[in-house]
Amino acid sequence: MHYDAPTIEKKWQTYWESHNSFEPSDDKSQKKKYILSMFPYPSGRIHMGHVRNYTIGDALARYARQQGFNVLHPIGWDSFGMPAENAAIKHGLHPKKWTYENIDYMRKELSSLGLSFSKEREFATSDPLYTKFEQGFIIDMYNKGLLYQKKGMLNWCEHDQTVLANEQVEEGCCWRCGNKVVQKEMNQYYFRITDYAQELLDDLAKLEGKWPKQVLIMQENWIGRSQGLSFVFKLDAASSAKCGIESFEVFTTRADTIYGVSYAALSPEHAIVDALLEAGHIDTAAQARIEAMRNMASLERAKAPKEGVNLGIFALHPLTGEKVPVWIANFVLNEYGSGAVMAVPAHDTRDFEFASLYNLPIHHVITPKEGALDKGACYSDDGIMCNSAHYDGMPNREALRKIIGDFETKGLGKGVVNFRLKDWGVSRQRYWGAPIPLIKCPTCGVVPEDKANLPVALPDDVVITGEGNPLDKHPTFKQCKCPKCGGDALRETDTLDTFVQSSWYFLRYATAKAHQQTHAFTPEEIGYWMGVDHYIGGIEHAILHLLYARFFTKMLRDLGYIAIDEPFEHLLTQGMVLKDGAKMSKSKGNTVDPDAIIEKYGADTARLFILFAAPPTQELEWNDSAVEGAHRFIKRFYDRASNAYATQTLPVIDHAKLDKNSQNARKKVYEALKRAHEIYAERYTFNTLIAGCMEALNALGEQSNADVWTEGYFVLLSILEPIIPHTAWELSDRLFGCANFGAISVDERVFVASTVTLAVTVNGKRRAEIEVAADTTQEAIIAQATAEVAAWIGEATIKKAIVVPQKLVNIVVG
RNA sequence: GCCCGGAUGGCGAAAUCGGUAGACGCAAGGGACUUAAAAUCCCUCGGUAGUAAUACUGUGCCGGUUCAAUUCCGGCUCCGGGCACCA
Repeated sequence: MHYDAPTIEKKWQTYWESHNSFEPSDDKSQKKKYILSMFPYPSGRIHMGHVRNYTIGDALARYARQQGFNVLHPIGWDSFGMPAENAAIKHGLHPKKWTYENIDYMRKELSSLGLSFSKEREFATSDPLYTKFEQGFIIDMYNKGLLYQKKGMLNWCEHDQTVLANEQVEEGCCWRCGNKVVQKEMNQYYFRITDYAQELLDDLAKLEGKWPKQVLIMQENWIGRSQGLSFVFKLDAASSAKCGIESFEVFTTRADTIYGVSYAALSPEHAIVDALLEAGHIDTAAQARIEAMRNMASLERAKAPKEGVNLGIFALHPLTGEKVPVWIANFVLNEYGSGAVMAVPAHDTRDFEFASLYNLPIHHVITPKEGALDKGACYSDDGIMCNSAHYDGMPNREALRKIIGDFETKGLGKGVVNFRLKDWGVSRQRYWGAPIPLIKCPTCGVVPEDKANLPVALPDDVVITGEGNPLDKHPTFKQCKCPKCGGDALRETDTLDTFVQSSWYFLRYATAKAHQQTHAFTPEEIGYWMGVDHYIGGIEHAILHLLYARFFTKMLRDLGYIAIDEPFEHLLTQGMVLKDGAKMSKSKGNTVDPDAIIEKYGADTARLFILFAAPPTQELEWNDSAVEGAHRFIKRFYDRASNAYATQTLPVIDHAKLDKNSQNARKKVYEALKRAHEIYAERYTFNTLIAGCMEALNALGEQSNADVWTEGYFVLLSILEPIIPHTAWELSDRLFGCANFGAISVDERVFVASTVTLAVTVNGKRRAEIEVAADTTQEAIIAQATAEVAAWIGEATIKKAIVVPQKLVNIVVG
């Protein structure tokens, strides 16, 4: 039989489409699975990363259907964002037109992969309806104090009068005009995610074993809870006279090293620095260096070498009263803690590096439990206290608790919990996003828009140039009436970060057509479909998107919309698709176009290759000739189907009466089925499942029993349907009327063997192999193994023998 | 810089709980079929030595634990992801 991929694939895609084969049932008494691949940004064309993401999700969805679940497997579009505006700047296209044309094109591309999506729930996040519900949440958040305004630092291009994303800053310069980018302080809106820091941290425990461990660790570190001491450094009289400030606060997790403080370090943005600058106590050279530090973006600053400025002022050590110099250090972050630290170079690597650079004193106050202290190095491990007054001799962990307690008793400071997590800045000074539904009224202040007026829609008549803020420049968008007093007011022109839309789209999918116009979602539908049973996406989303989505879920719960704590039950993080060892990208010119592959070989080949080439979590190296190999397997598999006969039921086979090759073939077939159940339960290593199917097909080819062939196809087609659905439906329809698409149980009898082959090793080196009856005693096995490897034992004495059942015998000689 | 991963033949990989390293596939070489080619089928295939049987060696590097280490521990090297306005 000739394998005609285009005809077969077209046929079944049409069939699935016309039969609405993948719409979930409204019957909420059925057991459900919600399978979701992260939705795409409509960039224009799909890439191999998408093919991988959606093929994995589709395989899980199709398997779940075979197991009898009511499956929700939706798709949508993360359609707000910068690329649409970039296209507008570059090609003069309207972001809306560009975006929706891309969606139409990409929808066609995705459907050519034979993905089993529910169509009814598809939406784009730039749809006004979606914006309407989102703005409703934002108003609730504002009313609850979860959305607030404060000043923040932004990349600013003076020439284009615009805020730049980190991505738009190229080597410190504006991507469009090349002008030097500066840090500008602006008023912005923030979500109070830090209110949820503790819960976001605590609930990671609920995800253990269900999310990849490294993602949980990354989130834990990102939230960065630390317990420590907050205390105040008083400036000495001369210093406070200089700047007009009497003291500053510091936070430390290492209060045990308090006697080792040899200087204090402030962030370049610290208020004391401002005061000294203003009072003219900083010379011009130092001013320039401070300016440079301040204008460096945070990531750039983190990579920069350590640098400081001696401020020429002194703080008083809270316990000893000793004068310590106060410096600016570029590694002290203004957003973390209080923007100032006590520096203990003897026991902190960064402080040590800084002190070495500027010849600042180093006082050791902890000594290792064993061995001598190296005075020329930094010792950051635990040890015993020394040079620390009455704390000397204590283990440092104990001293840490004691010192915090003593600070509290004396009223010098207090034990506090600090988080690294910052509030989520959501303001964007851009056009193609959801407008923040707030109004600035000259008499009433900031007032939320009336919910009845939602959505606050984007005007179509804008010209995107890359200069300034399009909504701010728009002639009428801003003009509005205050919902409270009815007077003239101005609309907020900032739009929301696109991470906001991707923080609740998975909830929106739960809403069936009947409720879509009237509700963001309903409690019944959320209750039935959430959480997402399997969420599949790139590892690059391990922190931001997943943390924001977790936060938004908890926040909507507290607003009374839903009753769940965590959105994603199981998470599968896929690796990137590479070509020639590098990430596929247009600039490198190493892309492979999925459309071209589908046209040449068919969707099933593309799907098979992408699942076979590597386990999902690993990076995947694209290889053209391996794609040919995948195609050959499908052709071979399709061709050999002529060995099976048509039937509606699994053939009944008397295993004992079969010859060895037929028995082996059955064993391989059921091994593959067993493996399928295992990998869908937790491992998702489709590559080994496909290898198992290949082995089974090879083994079937070694024998000629028609019943065994038929049984083999009945089982293998069921296993392969999630992977190569078009081919599987074509053959299953012809042979079995698709009766094999369901849960098939493993025939364990094929695994029963009368003999076992054991490897024999001498001191761990494999020397021989023996075959023994399955019920042979350990003593007899050792005797036989010893005899078999007598040549390697020679004159040596046998010290012991270890038998690993079903595997090997190790003879230890001395 | 900080946090998190990864490294196994010529290549993608497998080895699920510490137990025979390299399953499965690709590439390559040889052969069958064919007038020929394509397609298909069969065989070989980590390295070194050897006609071979076989021996030694081998999972990024250095060291450790163990009867036994790709797997566990300590120390490195290189590559990748994230670092809050790319999504």
